[in-house]
Amino acid sequence: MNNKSIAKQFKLYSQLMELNAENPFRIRAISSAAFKIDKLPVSASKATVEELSSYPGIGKSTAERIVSIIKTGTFKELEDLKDKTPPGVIEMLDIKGVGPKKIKSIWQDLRIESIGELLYACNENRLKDAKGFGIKSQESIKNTIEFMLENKGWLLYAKAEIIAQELYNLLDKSVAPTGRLEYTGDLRRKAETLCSIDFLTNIPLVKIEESILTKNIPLSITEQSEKQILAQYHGSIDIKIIYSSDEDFALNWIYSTGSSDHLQKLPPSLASAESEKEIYKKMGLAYIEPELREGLNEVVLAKENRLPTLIKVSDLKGSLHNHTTYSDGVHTIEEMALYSKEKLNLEYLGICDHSQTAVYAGGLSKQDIERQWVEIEDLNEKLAPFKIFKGIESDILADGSLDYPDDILAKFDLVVASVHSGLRMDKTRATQRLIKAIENPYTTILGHPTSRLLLSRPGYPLDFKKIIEACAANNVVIEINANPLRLDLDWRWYHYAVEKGVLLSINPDAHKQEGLLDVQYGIYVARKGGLEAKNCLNAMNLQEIETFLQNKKRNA
DNA sequence: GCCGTTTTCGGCCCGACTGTTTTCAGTCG
Repeated sequence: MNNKSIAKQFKLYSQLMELNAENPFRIRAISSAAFKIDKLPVSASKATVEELSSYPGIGKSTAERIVSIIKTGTFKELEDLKDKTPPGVIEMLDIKGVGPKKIKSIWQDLRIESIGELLYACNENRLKDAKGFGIKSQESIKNTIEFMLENKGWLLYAKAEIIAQELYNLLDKSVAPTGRLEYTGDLRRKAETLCSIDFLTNIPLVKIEESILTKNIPLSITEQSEKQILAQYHGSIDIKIIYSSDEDFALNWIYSTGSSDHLQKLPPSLASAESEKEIYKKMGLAYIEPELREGLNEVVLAKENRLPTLIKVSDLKGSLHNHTTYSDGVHTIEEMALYSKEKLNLEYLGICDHSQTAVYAGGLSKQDIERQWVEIEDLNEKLAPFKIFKGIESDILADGSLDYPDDILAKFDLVVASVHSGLRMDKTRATQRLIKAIENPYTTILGHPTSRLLLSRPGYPLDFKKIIEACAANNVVIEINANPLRLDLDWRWYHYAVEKGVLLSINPDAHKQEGLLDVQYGIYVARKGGLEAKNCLNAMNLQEIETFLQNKKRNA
């Protein structure tokens, strides 16, 4: 049990308390405890009640409940509140833009107890008459619910990968030694979100079925033929296991991997061969990496033998845009730096904590920044030749300006400019706002351009061409935020960025040491977008990136 | 519920934005 999932239980507890009208100060205390647990520098599951309650914001009773969660998965008061609240009402907590107070009114005044009923009430124009609601909130709740329903059954790649590995291990152990079991479909193409986890196998499906039934594998089979098994993992996630004969394995791997657009662009009659590479060769094409098989322009490039040499994790020489305890991170600058240097063999690390407007995230005041700079300089002496860059993730304010006066901005090594508020602007205003930030001479990198959260919140609409062109004109790098929830800028735009000469930077936006590993998800989408190391800012070595940053500052 | 004492009870309290109001409540990052 990790700190995040413990914290989630406390967050739920605080929301349920609010739904059930408990004391507001107690609610605040619990919700703040949830936040603190998430930011604990140690694993709560290994700590005692005494250790836990020594952290500020965590008292004896919270510490005891943490221990109870670790032992039993929950605690009594939480279960009591769950019993008092209809499950459909608890589900409503996932609707963005609606909090416990509004849900309480939906539940108790309108007697609505599920998301389905709530959507119906919006369609019937009934919500707008309730106290505290109007036409606009009715419309936005309706849109949000529809977005949620569309995404139901979809998974983030990072989550799918974990499930796929678990199933792979379980299934693999139970099959004949000559058997093959491979990832295929969206998973093999590293799609950022997917609704089915697909495998290809040459093992007769009756054998697979047998092991599912006898070896306690958490799959329930919903459909089975000689060609495929459809099943559900823990009753909710779709799994497909496709059978192929040995001799057609490579051919079927191509068929089951490629998107329909990719397959349509291949020559009509494919012939079987030993390997995928040979099959592509027979078609007169160079081997196309699975990530690229999306039907953009990869088939043309393969024909002309001009496919990109796709970037890989080992090309990355450093990591920019990371947080520390100065704002909302879990680990200190030194801890982040040592992890980067020793565990990841990186040459440099950019520290970009939140800026002053982001009060909720502990944004840095002028004094904090000065303190941080001193600490970074000391560490740079100690850890040389490893280098820590002094950066900031500056909020882009509503009018497009950055969050500090020029004299402070000028002293950073790099500035990541990102939007964290005012997420509901229309396309024209949102685009203008970003362009103003891009034109700021101190902006080095445009951070998570749309602020989308995959499967949870669409980003604001943008004129991407204009944004990319503005970055080209102002020598601004665009972030590929590697957090599996973001993956923003979307990979479908990398071609255009590269064409315009814009560099991309694969940034983990890490809030703790292990967060630095998220770059692998950034690499996956970078490869989907056809990115090469030469198009990536943090594939530069230390000397190259120092020169780049100095030139950028000189021009400012 | 947590904290910190004027040591066992009283005070805690992000700000911008949105949409609802007609001066504010709820939500979010």
